[in-house]
Amino acid sequence: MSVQTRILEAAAELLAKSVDADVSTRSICEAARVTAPTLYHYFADKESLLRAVVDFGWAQFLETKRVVAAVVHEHVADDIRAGWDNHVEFAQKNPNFYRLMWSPGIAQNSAALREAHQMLYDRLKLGASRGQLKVSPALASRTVMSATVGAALMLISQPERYSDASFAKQLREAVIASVTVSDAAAGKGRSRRGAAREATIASVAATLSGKLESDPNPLTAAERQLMQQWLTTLADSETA
Amino acid sequence: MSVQTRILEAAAELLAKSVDADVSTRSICEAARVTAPTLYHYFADKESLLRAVVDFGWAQFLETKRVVAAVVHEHVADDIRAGWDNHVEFAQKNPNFYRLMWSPGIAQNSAALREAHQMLYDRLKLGASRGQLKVSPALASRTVMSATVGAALMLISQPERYSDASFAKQLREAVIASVTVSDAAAGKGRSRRGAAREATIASVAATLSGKLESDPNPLTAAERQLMQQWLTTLADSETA
DNA sequence: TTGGTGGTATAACGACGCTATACTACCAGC
DNA sequence: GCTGGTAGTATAGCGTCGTTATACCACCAA
Repeated sequence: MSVQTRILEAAAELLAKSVDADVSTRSICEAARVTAPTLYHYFADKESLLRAVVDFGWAQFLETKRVVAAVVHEHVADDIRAGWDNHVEFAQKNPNFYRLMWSPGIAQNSAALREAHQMLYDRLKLGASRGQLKVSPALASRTVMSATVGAALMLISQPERYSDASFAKQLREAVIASVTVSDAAAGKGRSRRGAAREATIASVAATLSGKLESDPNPLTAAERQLMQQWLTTLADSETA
Repeated sequence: MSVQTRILEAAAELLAKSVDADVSTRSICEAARVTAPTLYHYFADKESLLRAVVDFGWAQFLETKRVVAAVVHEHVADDIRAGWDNHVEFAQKNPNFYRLMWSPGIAQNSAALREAHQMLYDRLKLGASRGQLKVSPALASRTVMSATVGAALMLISQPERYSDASFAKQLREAVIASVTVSDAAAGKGRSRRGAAREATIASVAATLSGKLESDPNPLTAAERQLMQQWLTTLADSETA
């Protein structure tokens, strides 16, 4: 393992463990069994080291997702869902890396962000060529990406308020609905509608649970419970 | 002007001018014509000072918006639009403040964020009581807020790619469409609350009936029938 | 006058990012 | 085998940072 890689991995490990998303160059040197001049021989300064660490972590994550990422879905909406879920999963597994992505100086030049955006854009362009987008790929990618980032950031920055991920699904489907044409309109039949139907039913269930708790309510508690149960059954059947 | 305010304003000014969204306590002390122990007499540490600065800036911004913010629109969608635009405007006018809001340690306890969320939630709750929401205020507020934050962050962190704000409008309207009922559906006479619940249940029934007729279907015919019946009961109870 | 309290100044501590300087290991060409 | 150059490392230290121990001063109550 090269010295450079050792520094990179030491920094990544310390960063992941850090509580305040910050690491000292001294502790990195110590962990990598290297002295300061060596670190600065390989990296211009702390900022570019951290940027390299973030890109390194992102690349590693993508590596584990390569098979998943290579799949091109029949409908671009499912590409968006897959990309969204990957993005959010990375953020939740690497909160410090993710927060760092949005620090001034990092966000401007992060290869990870550029790559994430490029991957999304390419998929959307493909979807557009199939007539599955109702706005330009450029507009759609910015819309999807900004919503993804917002959801991911909320999940990791305000876990106490945003622990329930239902809002993320609500937002994801809202964005998808606003930039893609529906399956029906695209004339694609119903084979690929699973995820969309799941989300729809989930939102129906959420809506109902809210409404059903209000009073006066014409249904008994038992009826409400059974109804919720069936909704869950429906939702589950969609994912199978 | 009290010493505390002087420190706060000096810090705010330096922070606004800073390129990397960071300020040294020394420069703050110098600008406020105060020595270090004085600063630490009023603020526990640098982090709580910065948090106070951010909250101070947010409060000042809200002050200038007080008249605008006090307006309650006829439809909650317009409340969402107004809040969204205010939020994004603040971020663009105070990018360093805004970035700071999402630093670890600040985001957790920022009164500004809590207040922004509370304001949004109150409006949505009001809208819900008028039957203008199709999801719970809690879910809607999280959805709207996360999208707002995502848009604002993109605008200030990636200005070269996200300079055109059309994506922000696209996202804003996508979110509004996903959490509110349209004007047409909401304003059909009757008691406002009743009409809204009726509309909600009607849309639920329509959605479900679509789903329920598709095959394969995990629910039995009897279950489907009972469920439809309950939905009808719910709908009827609204008109009574 | 005394004692306490709130606010300020002097001076410094330890940790930080970073670097000037010099040394070693190694490989090229003679 | 010697020489010169380059890549990589070590020693030691610079200046800055956040923070604080200590002490002084102004003021007010008893």
